[in-house]
Amino acid sequence: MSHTLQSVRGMNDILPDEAEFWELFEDTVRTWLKGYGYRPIRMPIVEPTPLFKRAIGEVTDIVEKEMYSFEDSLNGEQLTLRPEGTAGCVRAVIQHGLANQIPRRLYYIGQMFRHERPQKGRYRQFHQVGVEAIGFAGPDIDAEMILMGARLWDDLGLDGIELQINSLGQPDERAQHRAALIAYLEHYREILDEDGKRRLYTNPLRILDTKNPALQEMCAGAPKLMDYLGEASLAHFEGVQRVLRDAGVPFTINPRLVRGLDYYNLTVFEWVTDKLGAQGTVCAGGRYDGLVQQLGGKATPACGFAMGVERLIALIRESGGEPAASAPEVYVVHQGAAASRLAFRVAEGLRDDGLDVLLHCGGGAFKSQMKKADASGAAFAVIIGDDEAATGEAQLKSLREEGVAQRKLKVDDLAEAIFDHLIDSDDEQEQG
RNA sequence: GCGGCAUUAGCUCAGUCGGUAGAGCACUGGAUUGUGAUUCCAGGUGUCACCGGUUCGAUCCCGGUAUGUCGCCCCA
Repeated sequence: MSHTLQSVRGMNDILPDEAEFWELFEDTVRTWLKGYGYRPIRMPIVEPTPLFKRAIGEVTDIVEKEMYSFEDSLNGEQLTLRPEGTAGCVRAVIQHGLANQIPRRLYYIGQMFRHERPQKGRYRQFHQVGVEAIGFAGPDIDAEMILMGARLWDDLGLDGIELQINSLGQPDERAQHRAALIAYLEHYREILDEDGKRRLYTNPLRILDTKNPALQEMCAGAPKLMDYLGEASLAHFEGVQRVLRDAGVPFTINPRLVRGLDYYNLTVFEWVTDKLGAQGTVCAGGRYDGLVQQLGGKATPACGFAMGVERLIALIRESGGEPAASAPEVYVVHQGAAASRLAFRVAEGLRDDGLDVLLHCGGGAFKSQMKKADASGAAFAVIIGDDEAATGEAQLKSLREEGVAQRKLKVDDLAEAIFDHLIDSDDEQEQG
């Protein structure tokens, strides 16, 4: 195998066995989204670089070191492969005035790009299902979005995905807390480890997440964001929790849950599993009331979340999920010039009747054609040689049933005979 | 971006204390005329990831690179 041409690091081919599994997953997801009134939207994969800088935040890891940014050599535009979907979605909503229209519950499924070091569950090209609700201010939509997650895990047959929620409050509340927290941490500057010193002014909340036992006591006494939330913020958070309790969805409040993107406020949440190693978050989101205005639209509250498709698929696999084998119903075997012409007619005719048909192409002995028919997983082989071609007939052979004799039928009678067999075997399965 | 471990056939993996390599599955052809999944026989199964160094000689030892993987950082 030549190694001069291979896929870019962290960007993977999804081969047919896997891709069929993805399609099943996407079918489930689309059905689920439709059940909540969400409508699809498809944005470009490339957006102007400033969009992401403004939406995500200049000092975030994503913008500082993970974006695939480049200059369009033809016109000098600064462009970026989207590292997440919300910014582009909000841009599209503003550009087309969707906030004033009915479809304000939107979803998309597609590739995202982040230049990180790849490992299991983290890739440079990965896929997200993004769900956005534009123009909703109350805690009801936040709660509904969380409930949606619980239902999807059920639809996918997953369990053990735990819900964590938190409230970031409003930007001014968060800023006050941040200032108090930094002031508090500065008193302990000497005992901070290297990580802590580095994060003191970039991401002080993360310091409280440290696994260093020497810092635990200091962390316990740090100012808590919840104490800085105003009445309205607390009421919003309580509103979300009330719906969750009414619906019987268990959750834990994680005061250290912060999102990596600057645009979040109030409710944030994550669905987490311990079965995927270091990449345990399969779904995360929150409220972003300021983003629409920040990107040039009129002030519009909004809320959304994204799921990592690779991670969820891995989790389904971990739970024993296997794709259903994809097989045609009929494989058409033929040999000889006249038989080949009839075979095309037969195959197209059976497809007219709604059957999935694999027509053998490429010639070869009957024997090898039969091997391929078997390997295809087809329930029936239709066999056409010169004898059959001469009389407008074909042999119908069951490949999956024992003791069923091969029959010679007029080609026009094939479909009916096949359907009879398929119905019979369905009945047997139901009775069994 | 940092550290640990790994890379042998299309796939899953053996192996050589340094003397240019194996198994199973899959694949191809054959076992009297035109019939699969069971059997039998024959056969590609490969720069032993790539580049360089040590050596008479490297798939094996050493260095670098690439890719994967685990953890850190961060995130879906």
